[in-house]
Amino acid sequence: MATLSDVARRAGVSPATASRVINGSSKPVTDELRERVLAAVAELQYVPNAHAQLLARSHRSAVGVIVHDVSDPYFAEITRGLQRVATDQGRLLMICNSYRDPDRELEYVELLRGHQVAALILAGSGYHDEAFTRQLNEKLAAYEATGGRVAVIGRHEHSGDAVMPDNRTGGYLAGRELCGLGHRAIGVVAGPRILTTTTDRLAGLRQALTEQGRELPEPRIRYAEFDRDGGAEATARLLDADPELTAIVALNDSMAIGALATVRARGLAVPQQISVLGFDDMPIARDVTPALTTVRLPLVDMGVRAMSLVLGVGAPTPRVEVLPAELVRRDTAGPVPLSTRATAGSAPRARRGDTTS
Amino acid sequence: MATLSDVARRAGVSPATASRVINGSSKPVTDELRERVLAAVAELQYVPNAHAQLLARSHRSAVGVIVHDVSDPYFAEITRGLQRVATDQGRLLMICNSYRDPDRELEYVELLRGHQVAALILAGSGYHDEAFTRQLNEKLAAYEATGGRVAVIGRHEHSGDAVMPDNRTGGYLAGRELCGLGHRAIGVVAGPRILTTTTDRLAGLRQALTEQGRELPEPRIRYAEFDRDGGAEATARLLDADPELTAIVALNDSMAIGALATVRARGLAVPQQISVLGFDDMPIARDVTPALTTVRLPLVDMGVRAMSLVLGVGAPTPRVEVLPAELVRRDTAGPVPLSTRATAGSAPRARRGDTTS
DNA sequence: TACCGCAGAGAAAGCCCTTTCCCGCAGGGA
DNA sequence: TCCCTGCGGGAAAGGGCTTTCTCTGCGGTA
Repeated sequence: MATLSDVARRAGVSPATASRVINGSSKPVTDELRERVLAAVAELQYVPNAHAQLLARSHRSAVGVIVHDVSDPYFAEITRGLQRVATDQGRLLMICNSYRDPDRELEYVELLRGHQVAALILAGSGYHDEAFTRQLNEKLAAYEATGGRVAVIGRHEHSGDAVMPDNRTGGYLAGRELCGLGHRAIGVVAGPRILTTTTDRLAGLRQALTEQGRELPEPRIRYAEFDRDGGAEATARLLDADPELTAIVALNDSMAIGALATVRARGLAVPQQISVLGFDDMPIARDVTPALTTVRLPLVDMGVRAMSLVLGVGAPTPRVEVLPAELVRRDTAGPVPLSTRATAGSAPRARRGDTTS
Repeated sequence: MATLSDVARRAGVSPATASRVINGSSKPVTDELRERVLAAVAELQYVPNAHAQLLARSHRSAVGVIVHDVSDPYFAEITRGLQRVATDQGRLLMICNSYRDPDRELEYVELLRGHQVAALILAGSGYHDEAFTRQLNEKLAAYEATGGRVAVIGRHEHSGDAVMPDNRTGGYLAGRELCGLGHRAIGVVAGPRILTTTTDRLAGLRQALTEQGRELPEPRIRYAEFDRDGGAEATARLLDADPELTAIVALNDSMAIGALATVRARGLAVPQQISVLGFDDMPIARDVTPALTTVRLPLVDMGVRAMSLVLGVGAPTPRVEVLPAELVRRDTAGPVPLSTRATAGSAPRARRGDTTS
């Protein structure tokens, strides 16, 4: 691997001059030397050693991002927003997947700190786990003490800058919609209960039902992985226990898609026999059939805000931006089936086939 | 930011000893000093400067990956495979999105080289662009000359290690399937024509049709972006020009989903009035309604192979592994509608509504 | 008792850059 | 003619770490 001094030697100049030419330093260099250096660079296929550069100019520029999984559309959208701002500012992003493993999350904070990132963004749900939360906060505080900036997306545990999707209101909107359509027997396909995202959304949902004099008993909530297969499986358990369910709320769209698959596999018509609601409004939501009724979160915007927060000048006080959730009515939520409206909670099997497509 | 010498000073030892303790060097250190160093590390919240470390031990370990877009399911799957092997081997991955921009691709090769990666993996389609291909090959060759390993996934341009999905056969399988179902008026929703993936798949498709005495005239191929919206738009153009089409082959699943959306928007029943085929078999393919008939590529496996190739010991000769494509029959491809079977190519509007759902 | 060997610790030489500081030289003003 | 200024270039000092080499002091053997 060619080094800067190789280039300098070949060009017959000092490493200092070579460096100046290569980095377009403000210090003037005569055209002749410049040419010679450039020629040497080309001949040797010289590429500066990034680590040496980063070490020499102790000038933090990259931004670290920790998400659960970039290939999950939820995070893909957020990341798109992050990228947009970062690219505008000429910042490099280092993106790490924690795969919802708290330990890995902690490790990545260290790793990114070690890589001298200028800022750190943690996106994704927080955990109901005191010990972990404390540890994370310590690490984050240590990082901030050295001048690093931190922002979180959708997590309560950090006391500094944050952008928070309004999960609770989102859950509330879903609940109110379903109540408005007359549903009483509502099942919930939930993500892991250790995630604050799950409990926040659930809380909003429960509030809406309670206000309408409905209940949400614990057996009507099934917890599973926050993905398609988790949704499919939880829905199956729900339906096995409670065949008279007229609506299912999935706590994210991936789970909703799994729910749809299970429901379809059991020959239930959506929304005629059973309604399904999603959450997040991922791009695919409009493309499934029937198109998914869901609660939209401004994912890209969340990314944009978080990155702006973290790169923003000034802003001495920690800021928390709450971004609103919004109900998107499409085709998977309909009025409660007539046959069950009067007798909700009884007549378990009577419904099947009542309405034909 | 605390440094190693801060730690050493605090522990009352030399930096050398501190380093040895922190990195678990093989050189023995007495327990007492070890404890003191560890305590100092904890108190100072010390994290080694990764750049300094990487610079000091000139020991390349990370692997660079260049894909079009990790959040595209195609690459997400491949990346999953890459990750699996990398994690097993304790390697860090640096993943870069080129967004199908050749210049950006070139830049990333340099960037990753500068970051001293031990190997480089390029995944995604190649380009029909002589100048670019030559430049890329030069850069890759220069990198390999310094001991770097390179593997490509699905690209022809590199002469070394490669894993190639059998795009051509995949296209062939799609064509044969459609011919078997009696289709003659077949439209193609293709990705950018500059991509070799597009042309390979197209070539296989064309071969199948030719063998069956069918034709694939150029106007029946519409090129667009390789994503959902590109597919929707190309399908619209196709249908506008050729309302009598009985089948559409989309050259990837994202486009197929867009095609499905357009077809549905025009009130055509799938597969009764029109068949739609996808390509890749992304996870979502089974969840759309009707479930997508498509050509499966072993995406995760492609990633696993490529990473193994590049990290593999020995293997002096460049190896090319071709991974087979496979037709997955689901619900979007059916026999050609009766009304058109005899009159294919004429009676433009007659078909609509022939079969009712 | 003298010497050898070795364990455990530190000194110092890099790793490859950037950047400050300094130097020589040429040109312009007094 | 002399001095000052300013420009273009190089020397050298880091930046934070790893690792080799060196040194000290101890135990064991002859």
